[in-house]
Amino acid sequence: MSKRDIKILLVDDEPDILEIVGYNLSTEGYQIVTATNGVDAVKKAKKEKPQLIILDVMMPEMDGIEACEQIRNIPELNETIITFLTARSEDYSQVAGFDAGADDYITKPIKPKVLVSKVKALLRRLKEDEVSESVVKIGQLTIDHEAYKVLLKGEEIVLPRKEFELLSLLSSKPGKVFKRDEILDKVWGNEVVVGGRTIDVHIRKLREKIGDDSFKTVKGVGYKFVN
Amino acid sequence: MSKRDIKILLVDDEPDILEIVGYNLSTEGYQIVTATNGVDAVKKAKKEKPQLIILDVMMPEMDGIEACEQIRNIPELNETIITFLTARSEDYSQVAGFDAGADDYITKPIKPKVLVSKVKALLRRLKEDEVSESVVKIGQLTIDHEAYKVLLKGEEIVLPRKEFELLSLLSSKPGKVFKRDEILDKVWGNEVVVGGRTIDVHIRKLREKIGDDSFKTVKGVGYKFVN
DNA sequence: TTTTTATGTTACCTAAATGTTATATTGTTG
DNA sequence: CAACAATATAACATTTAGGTAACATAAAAA
Repeated sequence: MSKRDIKILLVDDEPDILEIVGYNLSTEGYQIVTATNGVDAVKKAKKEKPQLIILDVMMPEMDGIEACEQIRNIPELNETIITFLTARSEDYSQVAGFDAGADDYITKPIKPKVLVSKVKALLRRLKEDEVSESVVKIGQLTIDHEAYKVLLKGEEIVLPRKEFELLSLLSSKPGKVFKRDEILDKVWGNEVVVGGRTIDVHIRKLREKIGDDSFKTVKGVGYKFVN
Repeated sequence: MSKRDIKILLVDDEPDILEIVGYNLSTEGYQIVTATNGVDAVKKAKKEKPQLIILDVMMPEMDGIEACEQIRNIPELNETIITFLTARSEDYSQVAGFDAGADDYITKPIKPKVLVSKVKALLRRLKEDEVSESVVKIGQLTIDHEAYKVLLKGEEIVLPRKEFELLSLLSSKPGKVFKRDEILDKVWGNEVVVGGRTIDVHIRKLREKIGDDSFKTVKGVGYKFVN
């Protein structure tokens, strides 16, 4: 899962906070959804299914704690990480927060850099659960996602990042044809616009290193990895 | 060890519980074995050698506590994690349970999300034990994570704290690429914000002292410790 | 077949990532 | 509170991944 597939729900009654936090996180490439009160938060959480919810404790309508409890009772959201926003003084809320099912808390005043790195750390946890299988073998190829390393017939091949990611994508479903759009989306990301020959060039490099026959072109569609 | 290789023995006399818990854990990718009483539990534990046993306290034939004690007396199973299932009221069983050799307990009513994350946490502990030898030898290097000491070709090298921690982190999983974010998080802590060249400088110092080839840069990703 | 379109190939350029050194800042210890 | 070590930063150098242009070729359509 890439950053741009990650949705973060931001809940605070102060528009300023929403703005500044939202801005910082969206420049990092995350999708941001906002809500200004607990009721709205629960509704948006249900609808948007964010991977992470940043929840202010003090809010009108329904406070963060209660919102958290309600969200925790939505089965589809049991993978969602919830973190509280709390003024440093009101530390009781930390305790209450954890009871309500929160995973972490962030204290105000918010320092953008701290916030961003905390968010990254939390989401990394999510990712680690996901990628349980880090070494994949396909025929004579061994792809070690943890070591960013590829073995071909036992010999190590070093691949630059994009090449590795491309190989990783294609080999994740051997035989499946990945459309050019799909490749661009998953390897380069939606926001990035690259020229029309970029994929080809990378495919070529992989063919050079791994072998021509492993990568099949499906004209008008895309590429597939074959065994 | 991948999730699929992990076997969990589920023991409860109520089929409903077995069903719901079993379902939730098997969708997570674990192998599930069940038993409906203590006698059967001990038998199955011996045969299947599960990594984790979830054991109801109240059961016919032989209660959970006794089953736990018997299982704890099986030498091959001393690595096995045992956790109790207990109604919130009967908290005496927690104490008795720990006496009997349990590692944790889960209270009824069971919330699938809580259960799953608890199970993950318990198994993570197992995994960490697997990896975290406190003295790691890699080639001519010996790193004693507990004594804070490094030997290179038998000679002791003194490393300042950050350098040691960085080395310690990288060498905890030789071959694994640690992302810059991850390094910052684990060595500096995600509250601290340091400049963009800090990691590099520390890596450089380690390279000076330990040898260039031990630390490999994976551009765009991070660093790894290799042999 | 001719034409069109998609892909292959090569060499080259540049921005981003990392390396390096010197210097500033912080912390510790006697 | 010196004096020293540890750590961070700043400024500059170096490297290389990765993108692009320009042209070649092959497959599909007409």
